[in-house]
Order: sequence, then structure tokens, then C-alpha cells
Amino acid sequence: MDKYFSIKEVSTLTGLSPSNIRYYESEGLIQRIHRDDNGIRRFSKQEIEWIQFLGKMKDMEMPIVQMKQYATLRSQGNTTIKDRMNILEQHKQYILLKINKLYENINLLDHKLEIYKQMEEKTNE
Amino acid sequence: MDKYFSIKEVSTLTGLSPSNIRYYESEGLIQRIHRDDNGIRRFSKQEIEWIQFLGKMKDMEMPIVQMKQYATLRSQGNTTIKDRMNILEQHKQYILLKINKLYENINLLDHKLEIYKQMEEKTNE
DNA sequence: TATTGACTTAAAGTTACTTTAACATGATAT
DNA sequence: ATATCATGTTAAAGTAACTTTAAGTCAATA
Repeated sequence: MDKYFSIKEVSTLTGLSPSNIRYYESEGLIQRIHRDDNGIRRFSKQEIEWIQFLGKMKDMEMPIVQMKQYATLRSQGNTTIKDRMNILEQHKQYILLKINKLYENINLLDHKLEIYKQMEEKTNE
Repeated sequence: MDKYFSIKEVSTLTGLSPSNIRYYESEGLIQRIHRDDNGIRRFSKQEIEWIQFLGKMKDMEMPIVQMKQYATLRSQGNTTIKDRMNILEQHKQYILLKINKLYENINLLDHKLEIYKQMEEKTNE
């Protein structure tokens, strides 16, 4: 007998809020979740693993349209692995670019802070 | 005779769209810009420099509330430099954290890609 | 004179959610 | 037996930071 999980449990296991999880379901990122007699969602382990993956993609700022693409490919089985790899590869490049930008930003901030520091020192003379 | 710039010129000089510039003005991030006889905005050099700075803060994903704080402090003169430094210092920490997260994400992607690669190789055997 | 290009405002649209309102249900406390 | 509480449900409205659209003004050009 497999265990089934409530949305709150899934929330703590994935780091996504219950509303976020419902939202992803409504957007089709998650397949329609099985309901119990009271209409309450019961999540399987496999579903939770997929939601965890979505959570990570979200963390990486992958736009929902791309997540949808990925989800669609996934639902089409193993023949789509190359395409899925492409999506991930592309997003990796996006993140690397972003990291570079952020380093530039750090330099800029340091520069500005240095200028302010000198102004402060002059004031205290 | 100082030169004055149109919103389109300011847009290319700052990298912000005209609507974005108007939006920042409406939000009070930019002081009310001088208008000519036809009600058209004419920007001074100093105003453009400030908008460039805002553009950089935007690039760094500084939330508008913080930009507003910064703008308010700036308008209060040189006594507020320490406070402004604090805002920038805080945001620097935010960016450093973000960079770390992104590196973790890269690792995750590499791991997933590696798994896919092995699946591919197996399929081709 | 007609049209083009750049400008204006106000309002609606967008993304990725969150918050709120209104209601249902099962479990616990009195 | 009844009250209340935690947890769940949906639909709709709210949020951030803009962008897009609609409707109009004005000067310059064809």
C-alpha cells in the first residue's frame, strides 16, 4: 500500500507553497492529481519527485513556458530526452550569463561604495 | 546653453524603455521632469545620470521600494551617505548569495545532464 | 493638405504567483 | 451533542514591475 500525501506535506517536501502547487496543476505542469472521497488531493511519491524538480527549475528562474515544454516532452517518453537535454543546456547558458552579470554588478557596487567611503573620510577631516 | 534630451534619447542612453522611464517618474523615483511648451519632457544631463544609476540598480534586481528609499535619502543631501552605503552593502550581500545559489543550480543541471547522457548512450548500444 | 513620427495620458494586459472570501469536512474539546 | 479548529476546496481579486494599447496632440515632411 503506497502512501499518499496531503498538499501541506507536499509543500514542506518541495518548498513550494500549496497555492503554488495548485497553480502548477491548473497550468498543466502537474498532471491532474488524484482526489479522495472528499475531493482532496492525494499526491503519490512520483508526483512529489516531479514537483521537486519543478521547484528547482523555478529556483533557477526558468520561465513557466519552458517548464511547460519540458513537461510536455517528459510526458512523451524516452524518445524526447535529447530535446529535454537541450532545454537544460540552454538554461545552463542563461545562468552562466547571469552569474557574469552579477559579478559586474558587484564591481559596480564596490566602486560606488569606495567613492562614498572617501566622501565620508573627507567629511571627518 | 545646456542641452536637453528627449525621452527617446534618454532611453538609448540608459537602456530603459520610455515607458519604464515614465513609470519611474510616476513612482517618484525620478523628480518631476521639466516640460517644454508642448508638454513634452526635456531631460537634463544630471537627470540622465540618475536614471542610469536607477537602470543599474534595476539590473541588479533591486526592488523598487529600496530604490525609493535610496532616492529619498539622496534627495536629503550628504548627511545620508552612510544610510545609502548601507542599502548598497545589503544589496551586495543579496547578490553574493544569489551567485552562490546559481552555482548550486549549475551543479544540479550538470548532474541531470550527465544522467541523461548515460541514458542516451545506453539506448545507442 | 495629408501623413508621418514622436510625444502625451489613462487604462488594460502580463507573469508568476499570493491573498482573500466563502464554503466543506473531519477531528477534537466541552 | 455542539462548538471550534485545522485543513482542504474554488473562484476571484491583488501584487510587482513593467509593457502594450487606445486615443489624442503637435511639428515636420511629401
